Order: sequence, then structure tokens, then C-alpha cells
Amino acid sequence: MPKVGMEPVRRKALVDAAMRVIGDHGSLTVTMSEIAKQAGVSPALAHHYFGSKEQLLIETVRVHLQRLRDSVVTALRKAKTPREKLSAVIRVSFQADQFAPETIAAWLAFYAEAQRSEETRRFLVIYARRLHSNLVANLKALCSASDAARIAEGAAAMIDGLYIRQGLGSAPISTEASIALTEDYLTTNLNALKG
Amino acid sequence: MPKVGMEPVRRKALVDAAMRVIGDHGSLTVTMSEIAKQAGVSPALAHHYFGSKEQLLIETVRVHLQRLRDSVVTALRKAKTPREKLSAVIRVSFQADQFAPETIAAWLAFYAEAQRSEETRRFLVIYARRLHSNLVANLKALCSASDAARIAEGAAAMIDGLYIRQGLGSAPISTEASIALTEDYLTTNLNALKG
DNA sequence: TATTTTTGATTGACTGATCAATCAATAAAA
DNA sequence: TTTTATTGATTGATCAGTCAATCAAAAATA
Repeated sequence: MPKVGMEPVRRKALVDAAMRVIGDHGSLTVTMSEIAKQAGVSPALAHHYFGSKEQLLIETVRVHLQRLRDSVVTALRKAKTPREKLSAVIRVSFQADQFAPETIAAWLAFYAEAQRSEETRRFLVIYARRLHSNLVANLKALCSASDAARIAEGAAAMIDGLYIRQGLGSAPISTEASIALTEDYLTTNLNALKG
Repeated sequence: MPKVGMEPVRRKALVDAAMRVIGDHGSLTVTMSEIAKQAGVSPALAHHYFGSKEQLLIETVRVHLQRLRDSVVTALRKAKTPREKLSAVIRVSFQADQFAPETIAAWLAFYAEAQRSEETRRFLVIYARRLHSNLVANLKALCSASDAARIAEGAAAMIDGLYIRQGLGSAPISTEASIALTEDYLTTNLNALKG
């Protein structure tokens, strides 16, 4: 079996498996065995590459936030005007894979974990700040800095809130409806300033 | 020691202890021992009264949501006009004890748990629906039913989002700022309809 | 009132299961 | 042969849940 150069392959497989298992389970109290099984390796190998369960979970957060970031960067590049860039940021937040119930469940679990794990919190804070600053940067082209800060705060909260409510699955909102609500928030606020 | 009629006293103590320990710990992976210790009783007694850890946690959610509901009812009674009632609902959501970091951490943990525990989800869904319907009921007095539904959806999402972001502690927002943002959302939307 | 019986409250000690983490051993490439 | 990949077996710790025993108040009885 042992071919050389498996490390990056296994790491990716384990990180992906962790996300899937955590999403299905809706909690971080998943066993290394489950994750390893999902990745098609032994639990011992997971420990070999990550050292500990905690480290694997932290890596899982890091990698998935990195991917999210890449999506945002790509979407921002495609958009031309500030208003289009704002829409792009919103759209990525609600894109299909992010809005899947298991993905939401996983993020929810990580948000809870951030209460305990300093490193997990650090990554989530970086993400939150980036979202905020992307919004502010483009809003500034359309209104004053102080208004931009306020609107960005509200929009970010709304995005996160729509997420958590989607996770509950009480009143399942479609991707389009979520985007529409957030877009509407921006539009209404910007119009109110003009008028 | 044994005085008769301790059951309700112990149940309350354990439910309160659970909330505190979960909040401090930022997770539901707390031991019955910790909870019992915090409540000043033995772990065995916790099992005696609640049967299982899961049942204690479910009771904890139920009791605390009930208290939240009572707060809302009281606040609604004091408010006169629909617009005042909307403000009352918002204010209760962000009232001091609800906005404390440990309380937020606990709710976050329960939201995550709702992915697994049918009963926990049921209670949280009931709360979400009630928040929504309180908002809709009073908005209807100020705008059309369809606008009311939309605005309520946005406001509820914003409230939940401000919560989760507060929990992260990245950009700590004050109670007043959170209330202001949500109020502003309502006002701006209602004005946009009039204008 | 004094004594006995009953019952609710309470716990220490124990058990069985689970799980993260370790390690020594194996197998295949280099 | 040395290095890298991989796992089965094992360990040690943790914890939910159980149980038999204790203690003291209350209720019944004398």
C-alpha cells in the first residue's frame, strides 16, 4: 500500500471527512474513528498526521475558512462596481454548499467551540472581520464612512442570523429569499440616505 | 437534612446550575458531576430527579425559554401602541441577562444541540416562531401583511445575528448599539414604505 | 406524649462503555 | 538498508448511569 507522498492526500481527506461527519452529527463530539473511517483510514493514522483530535478540528476550521475566502476573492474579482461587489459578497455567503444543512450545522458547532478553543475563535474572528471590512470598503464608495460602518454591521448580522435560522430548519428560507432580504437591507438603507 | 418537598428546589437548582456550567464551559460536553457540584448536590441526585443527562439538558432549555417568554409577555403588556410593542420585543431580546457572554455561549451550544436532539429543536423552533409572530402581529398594524412578514423575517434574523456575533466577541457591540441597529432596521423599512 | 413505621432525600461506591492517544510491528517504496 | 505509510492491539482516563445503604422528617400508632 504505502506510496510516498500520501501526507497531503490524507490530510485533505481527513479534513474533509471531519467537516462531513461533524455536519451530519451536528456536533464536535464525534470520534476520531468516525472521521478516520469516513476518510478511509485507520484512527491511528489520523493521530499520526494531526497529533490530536483538537488539532484536526482546528485545521478543519482553518482549511474551510480558507476555501470560503478564496470563493469571496474570486467573486469580488468578477464584480465591477462597488454595488456589484456588495452583491457578490452576499451571494457567496449564501451559495449552495455553504447553505446546506450539514454545512450550517458544522459551522454552528464551530462557533460554539470558539467559546473554548482560542485558536478556533481566532479563525472565526478573522472571517468575521474580513466580511465586515469587505462590506465597509465597498459601502464607503456609496455613503459616508460612519453610515458604511453601521450598515455593514447590520448586514453582517443579518447574514449570520439567516444562517442560524436556516440551521434550525423551522421556517426554511430559500437561498434566493435570503439573498433578497439582505440585498433589500442594503438598498433600503442606501436609498434612505439619498432621499 | 432531608426535609420534605425538596424536589422542586433541587430541580430548579440543577437547571440553573446546568445553564451556568454550560455557559462557562461554552459547550454541552459538561459532566453531570460539574452540574451537580455547582448545584450543591451529588451527581446521583441529579440522575435521580432527571433520569438522564439528556433530559436535564432538555429541561434546561425548556425552563429558560419559558422565562424568556414570560419576560416578553410582561414587556408587551406594558407597551401600548404597536410600535412600542415592537420596541419592547427587541429590548427584551437584548436585555442584560440575555446578552451576557455566558448566556450567549449557552444558547449557541443549544442551537448546535438542536441538530441532534429533536426535543431541543422543538423548543427552539417554538421560540423562533413566537418571536416572528410577535413581530408580524404588530407590524401588520403599520403595513401590509406581506411587508410585515418580510420585515419580521429580517428583524428576527438581525436579532439572532447580533447575538451570534456578540458571542464571538470579535467586535463587541453594546446592548444599546444592538437595539439601535434593530430599531433602525424597522424604522427605515417602515419609512421606505410610506415615502 | 412517646414510640414505631414509613417515606422522601441523599450519597458513596461501583460498573460498563466509550474514546483519545500510544506503540510496536509490518509492508512497501526509495 | 533506510525511510515513509499504515494499522491492530492496547492503555488509561473519563463519565453516564446504577444500586444498595443511610438519614431524618413525617405520619401512624399506642
